[in-house]
Amino acid sequence: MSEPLNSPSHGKPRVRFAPSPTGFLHVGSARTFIFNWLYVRRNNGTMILRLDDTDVERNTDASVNSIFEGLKWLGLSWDEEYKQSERGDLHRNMADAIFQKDLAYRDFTPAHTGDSERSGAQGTWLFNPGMRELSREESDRRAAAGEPFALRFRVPREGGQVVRFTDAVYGEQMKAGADIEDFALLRSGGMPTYHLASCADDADLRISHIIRGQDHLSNTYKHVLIFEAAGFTPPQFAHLPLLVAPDGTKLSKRRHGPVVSVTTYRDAGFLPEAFINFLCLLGWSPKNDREQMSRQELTDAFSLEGINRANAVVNFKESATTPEETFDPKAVWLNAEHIRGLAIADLSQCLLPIVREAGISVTEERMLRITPLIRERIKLLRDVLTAADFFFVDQLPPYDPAELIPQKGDAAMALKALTRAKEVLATIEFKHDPLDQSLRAAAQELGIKAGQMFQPIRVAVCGRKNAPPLFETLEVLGRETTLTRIAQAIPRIG
RNA sequence: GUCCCCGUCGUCUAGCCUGGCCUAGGACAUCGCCCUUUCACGGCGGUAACACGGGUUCAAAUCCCGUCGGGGACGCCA
Repeated sequence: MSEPLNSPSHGKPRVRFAPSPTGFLHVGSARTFIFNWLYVRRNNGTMILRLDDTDVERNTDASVNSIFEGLKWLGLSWDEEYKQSERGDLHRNMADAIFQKDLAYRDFTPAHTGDSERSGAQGTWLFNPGMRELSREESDRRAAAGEPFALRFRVPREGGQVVRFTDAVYGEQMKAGADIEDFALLRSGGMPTYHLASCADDADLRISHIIRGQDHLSNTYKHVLIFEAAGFTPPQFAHLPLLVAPDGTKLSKRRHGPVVSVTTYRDAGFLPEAFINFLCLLGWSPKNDREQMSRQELTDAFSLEGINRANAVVNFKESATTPEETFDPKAVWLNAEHIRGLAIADLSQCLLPIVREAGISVTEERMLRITPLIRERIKLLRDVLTAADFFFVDQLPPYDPAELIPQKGDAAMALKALTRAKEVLATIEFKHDPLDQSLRAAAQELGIKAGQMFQPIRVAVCGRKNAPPLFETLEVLGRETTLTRIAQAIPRIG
């Protein structure tokens, strides 16, 4: 198991998404998954989901569920799945191999030495003094005596040694060993640390490309050291620019609230396709001015070369009151674009559960008729509730009767229009063309403009001025409801 | 503090590697006009950026140096 079996240049890529289940699925993590996914689907590789759950204290099942739930919503699949906590032996074996080569040493310094002591240090922070030089004999003796120790990597520092690697996004990277601390491989209880476990698994799973957030860029030197110490060729690295909040700092739930959780987008009515599209455009560009893209188009266009180096701002507003103002305007726009691109039947299917969960009973057939009237008018799926509200109620909620009065008109005109409309609509066929013709004719007879005829009717049946086109609306509403609402509106004028 | 990364319109970005086609392109947002029975969609147009300072060069957003600004990492967290 010590041959370098992961040669990036040959075969299909194997990539992994390795979240630590300590919270909900974060938009930054989702984006990382998506980039990995795109890369691997583009290159016919294997996507691996690995739960990096070595931090027993902070892991929760709820978090694991949140991750699954989020990925399921996004419709992103993976081919293999592992749990890091079940692979402890593998990790310890690697630690042992490194220790046997004397590339790691035991550190008997008690844990939690006190941060105060450490912070002001000038150079000694690199390792706990004395431990690195401990003779093997003494080290063995103390270990045999049962004294607890952590295992630390012996970072090569002599002769100005440097660690280097090539990042697919950030290019050639190098750092002096003198600037890398002797990081821990094993904790005093024998538990592997993240760095060790991660590298051991990446090697064992034959990961060819590690695509992850840029916050790991400086950790990569340590990882390269581990891979090499254990006799493996490091995989290819590609670090993604970070997603930051409008204040410029890394997105965090602590500071930025629910807008960093994927489920927030789902619940607000984002389409998975649109959300993925949005995330892809943060830190990556197809470089041809295309923006609205399907999953397939993204897959076809994706390449590591298109990834930027500068952090990208997710332009949300915490103080906003409505969902539309809360999210990045571009995300909302993209969502509206994707909604408009959906076939009526498909959009209708997306809308149905939202309407029903709101306690409204509506048939599939009726939803199918309502959908085309609101498709161009909603930006988030949940907008259906406000955009089509008047279709869903028997009794219209109260509205300002002044709305019934048309532009450049008065109460008398409104009354005239509605009264005449009631007569006309009592007999006319409820189809777009007849409706259009007869109502226009009626307006002419009354000597008013078509718009002055339509507005009172629109308000009477919709309860507000801004609504979908009138004739289509009436068609769906039907004669009975229309007449009832007009009859109710007439006495309110005045 | 140490190390690393980054810096084009308010935001996402193209252009930078392979200087001239850049009086810097697109998109969102915003403003205005048009279409129109309202809203929306759509169409047209406007405002708006190469962080700063030095070089190199006939020529720099593009190359070099410095400054400033922002971010990240420095845990027996991941």
